[in-house]
Amino acid sequence: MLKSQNAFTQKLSTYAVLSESDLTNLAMFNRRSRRFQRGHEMIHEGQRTGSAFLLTDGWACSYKMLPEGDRQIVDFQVPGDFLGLRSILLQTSDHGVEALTQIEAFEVLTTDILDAFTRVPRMAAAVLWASARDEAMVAEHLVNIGRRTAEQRVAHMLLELGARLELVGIGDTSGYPCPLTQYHLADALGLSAIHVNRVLRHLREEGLVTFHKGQVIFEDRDRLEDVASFDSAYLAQDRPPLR
Amino acid sequence: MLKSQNAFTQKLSTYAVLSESDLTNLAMFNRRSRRFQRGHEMIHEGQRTGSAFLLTDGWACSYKMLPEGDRQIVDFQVPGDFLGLRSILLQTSDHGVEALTQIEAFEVLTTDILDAFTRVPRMAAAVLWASARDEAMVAEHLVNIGRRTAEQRVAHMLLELGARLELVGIGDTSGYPCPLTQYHLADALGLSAIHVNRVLRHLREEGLVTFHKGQVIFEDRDRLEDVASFDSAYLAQDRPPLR
DNA sequence: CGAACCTTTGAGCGTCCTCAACCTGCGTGG
DNA sequence: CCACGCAGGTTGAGGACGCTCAAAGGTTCG
Repeated sequence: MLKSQNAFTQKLSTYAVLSESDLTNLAMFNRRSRRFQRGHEMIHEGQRTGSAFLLTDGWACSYKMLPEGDRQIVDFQVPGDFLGLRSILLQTSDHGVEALTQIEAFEVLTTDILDAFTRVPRMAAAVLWASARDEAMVAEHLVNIGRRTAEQRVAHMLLELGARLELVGIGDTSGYPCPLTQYHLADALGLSAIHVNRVLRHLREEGLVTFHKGQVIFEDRDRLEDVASFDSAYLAQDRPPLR
Repeated sequence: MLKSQNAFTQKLSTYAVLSESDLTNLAMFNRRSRRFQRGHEMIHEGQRTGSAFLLTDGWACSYKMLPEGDRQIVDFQVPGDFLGLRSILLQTSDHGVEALTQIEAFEVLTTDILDAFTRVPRMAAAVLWASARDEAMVAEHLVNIGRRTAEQRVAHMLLELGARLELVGIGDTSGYPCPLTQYHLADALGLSAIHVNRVLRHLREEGLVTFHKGQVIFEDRDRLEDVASFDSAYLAQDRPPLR
């Protein structure tokens, strides 16, 4: 469904009901579908950005680098997620975004988005809501890193990704395809890749979840959620605030 | 200045230029000034919220609780900051907000904010921008906790708060009044209060900064910024994206 | 077939935690 | 007016969690 030509308006529709005239207005957007290769740096940290993206296929991650060369991944983006929304609002991006797989995305120009706020006020609310959800996820990551053990962090992240993918029809309760490496998990969770490896082994030995060959498989989801004290409320995608 | 009756419109003006008619529209808002006592829980986690606040005096913090009773402070709010903006967008708050001092704040009703998006489109952009800045700060906290040592974290937090307060005319380059306890710092930085204490002692002994009796004093700000690899770019409050 | 990337395992160590105790300042009530 | 309680700060001792360094096996892709 997300691959359809109007993925953009469809995405916005999940956040706010758009009228016929809203849609006409949005149709004036300069949008183009773009592809990126795995490893491509789609948005550069510290650089002015002229466009955001709506991911239609593939995975990306947003991250910040430290002077010592360490990396902190702030969030992963999966199909249906916006990408670089914050960058265009702040004008220069405070983070980088890298394609983790081959990617298909709609490019949306900053100028169009800002203009649309005056022409399609409901769209502002929709974008704002998307932005609020992003922030909620980052806040949950903060809790994850700040107050949970390595095992809980890994479990929580695997569950979050599963829940988010399920919302867009990828994977199911038993698992999902996952292109991340243990290094990615480490950079997202504030751990070393080596320790992530040990934790994954332990989770596997406990019969909770396996992370292997690009596939996450939940062996015992209930117990895993228990270990991670996972509550998917912060991912809520329903009940938009505007009619 | 923030204590003036129109602190709300003044705040919005820092994000977008508002016309005369914009201001007339905003004047229709149901706003009222409210006071809260230290320790009061202004917004409850998991509860539907009908209003947000603009802090005009005092400090607050937004946080999330874990089932084990641990707390993760997501951000501190100082005068001039919005409070609960994300809560009203998501309808039910994913975090709690507590008054750390006696507080004065303008209450803004959710319905007014959402209505205003259609009547004053520029306001949507302004709110969105404020929200993006919030998210940028949370992301920086994530980096702080995820990839920096305890000493760097403490140094970074003290510098961030100083920079933010300076933007609203509180304190100066040499220091600022700070009502936080070491427990607050610990909960914000993912550390134990005891370790925060040791780190503060070390920073003091190194002649970098002192944290004592509600006062933060920078003894050697340059070296402190160096230790924390602090770069205030993410706090940028200038250059709003809309004329 | 080699090279790059990813995963796995071991050993040793350091940061930061927990538990425990004591101190200080301050507000409250007997 | 002093006694007490309590919040916040300080210090010590011991231990655990997660890191670094090191090395080797597995996979994938040009």
